[in-house]
Amino acid sequence: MVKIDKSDSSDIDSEIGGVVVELSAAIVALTAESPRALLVSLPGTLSPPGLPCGPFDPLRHRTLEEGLRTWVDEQTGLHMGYVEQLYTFGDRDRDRDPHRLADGPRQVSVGYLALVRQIAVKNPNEATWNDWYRYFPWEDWRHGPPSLLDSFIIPKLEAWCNAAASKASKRRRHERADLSFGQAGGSWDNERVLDRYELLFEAGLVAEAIAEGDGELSFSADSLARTGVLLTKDHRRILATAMGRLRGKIKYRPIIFELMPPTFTLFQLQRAVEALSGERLHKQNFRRLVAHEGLVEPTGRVSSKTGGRPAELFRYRHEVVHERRAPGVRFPLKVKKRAK
Amino acid sequence: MVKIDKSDSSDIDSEIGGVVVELSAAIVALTAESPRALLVSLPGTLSPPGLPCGPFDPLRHRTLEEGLRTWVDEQTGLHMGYVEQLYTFGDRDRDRDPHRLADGPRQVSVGYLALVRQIAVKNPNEATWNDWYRYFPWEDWRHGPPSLLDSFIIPKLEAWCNAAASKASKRRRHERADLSFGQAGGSWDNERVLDRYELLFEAGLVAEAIAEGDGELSFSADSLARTGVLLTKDHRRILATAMGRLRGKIKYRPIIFELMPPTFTLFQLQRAVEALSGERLHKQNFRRLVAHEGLVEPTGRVSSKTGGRPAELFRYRHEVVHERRAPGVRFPLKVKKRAK
DNA sequence: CGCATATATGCTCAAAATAAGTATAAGTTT
DNA sequence: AAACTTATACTTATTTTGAGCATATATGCG
Repeated sequence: MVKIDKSDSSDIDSEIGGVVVELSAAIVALTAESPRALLVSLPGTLSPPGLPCGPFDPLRHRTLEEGLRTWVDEQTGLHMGYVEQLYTFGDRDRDRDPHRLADGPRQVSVGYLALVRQIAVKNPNEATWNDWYRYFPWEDWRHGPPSLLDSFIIPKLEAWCNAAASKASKRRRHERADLSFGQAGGSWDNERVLDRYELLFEAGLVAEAIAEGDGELSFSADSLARTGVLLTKDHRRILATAMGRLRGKIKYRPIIFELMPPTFTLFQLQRAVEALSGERLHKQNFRRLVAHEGLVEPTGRVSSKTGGRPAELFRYRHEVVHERRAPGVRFPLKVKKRAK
Repeated sequence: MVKIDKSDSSDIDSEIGGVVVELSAAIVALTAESPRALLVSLPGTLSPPGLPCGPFDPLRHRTLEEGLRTWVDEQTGLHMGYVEQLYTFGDRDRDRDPHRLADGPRQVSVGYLALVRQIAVKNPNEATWNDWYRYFPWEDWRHGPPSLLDSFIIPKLEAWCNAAASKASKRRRHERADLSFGQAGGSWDNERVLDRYELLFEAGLVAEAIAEGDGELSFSADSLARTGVLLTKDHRRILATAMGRLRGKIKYRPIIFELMPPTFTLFQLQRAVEALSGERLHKQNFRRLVAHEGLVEPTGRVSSKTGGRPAELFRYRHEVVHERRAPGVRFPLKVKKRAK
């Protein structure tokens, strides 16, 4: 067990259990059609891959973010541009890597979101870029409502709601499920990624539930493979937090441009927003919102890679930050699509 | 060097410095005209008052939030309703209580925002409610732009910008100051409470700078008293984070009702929003936005405490959470006011 | 009582923003 | 050249806002 060092601050130390602060980064980049997260595998272990991470060491790291950057650099050789803190998790039993021994100091896990443009990584730990919808297949609505919802998630969730012990608990479960998954009149809110993941976790519908050894295990590993790929420890939870935050934040801060090349066409920008938000947007109105509000400016050059009429290339206007209240990419109405 | 764990994490322990995870709560309630934060003083010390707080103990606390609730209950006897995590700070030298010895394990500080209705507290630690604008006098624009800005903050900040060593650093300082304080054409964004506080901290314009013993100390304690009252450790920073979060969140989540009595008039609700946001709003339009969007419903009863025509009493409609996308209190145009 | 004064609430009206689509431009493919 | 692709301009109805005026219903005072 880690003991907290005794030097001073007295009587607390002798009684408090050990804590390790783990720093993890959900590093996101965009390729043409999909948002990707950078994952590393520890060579020679059975553990599933996970986010780049490492313990905070107060002796070496002046700030939490500095510690994170050190670990990421060491594991991937990547220099992160934009970094923002997400959330700090400390739940008992949510910090375990089941392929390791089950004790040791308690982990408090601080998750970060980082955005990068380039994709090249040095590869000491077999870092790879993975479409984030591999881990959250129910979050991609770009081709209509994912069939996984109707064929698996909604019915199983319904069953879980009804399996609650008390009347009151049953009602609470239904309420949460309706809110998160937009059933019962409510509509799908693409920012509630974490709510949905947590609900699936509690209902034993994601593979992490097996690792936890929850009492209510009623699904096979095969069956759980339908709800996406497992990550180590609580890393899928952190990635869910990152997705939700990013989906929310592009609407009022111009952070999407951290992911774009220096120049781009308006349609490329639209595809990027759609990839992150998981929804299709109305093309003409998107262009009106983005162009007429001064978020970008034309460069005069055109790109003829598009296969039709060449599109004008735009660049981000850094000045908007000073001009507008909430300089994000406003979403025009979503375009409706028939089910996939 | 710390190496990534080899299978059972035991070897980390011997090399990593000690960390204490400190949990602190910015507990907010509303009285008629002002938002108040609950502060406690340690009896028999010279330390300034601070937020209710205590170390996270993994042996006793199942989750971080549970640990927080335990400490708050112990120190104030208060039961917190709504609780949300804010941010985790871990900067070296921002965690010190200058009235205690200066070493000991590094503190990582997890801040929370809590909202409560009632005001009564048991008082083992002399808990008191304090108008949060005592600590951030420049944030209250309800009576026009605070004169403190023109008479002190802006000029001193300007001087600090110009005192930067390099040309580039000077430009960066100006840019930050303009953005945070809405100078140079930009407008005041009431959510950037933390940005502004951090800038004042760096510029040595708040009393914490003395405690830190920063190199650039150029102001007397008297002079610094103008920029508000000191709190212990990094608690003013956490309170600033809480203010910013709350100001932002009331716009898209109905959390303001966590602070309201069960029934209230629309004008009381408006005063509450104004108290939190620090701005005056247009009365008729406020009522239209709130009433016509189903956030509240009339009770049929009226209140004649108002001194004019009696106002109808409303109650919050819990159902809106299911109906609307972003069920917060929309702000109508701010009402302009001449300077105080 | 009647009037000044206060607050509450209903209503209007113009301006701006939005959803949804039609029309046209300018390339590539066959 | 015809068919197809994608880009971009423009139209229209509708909704949402900013701003203010008018009316309702209380209180206090001479």
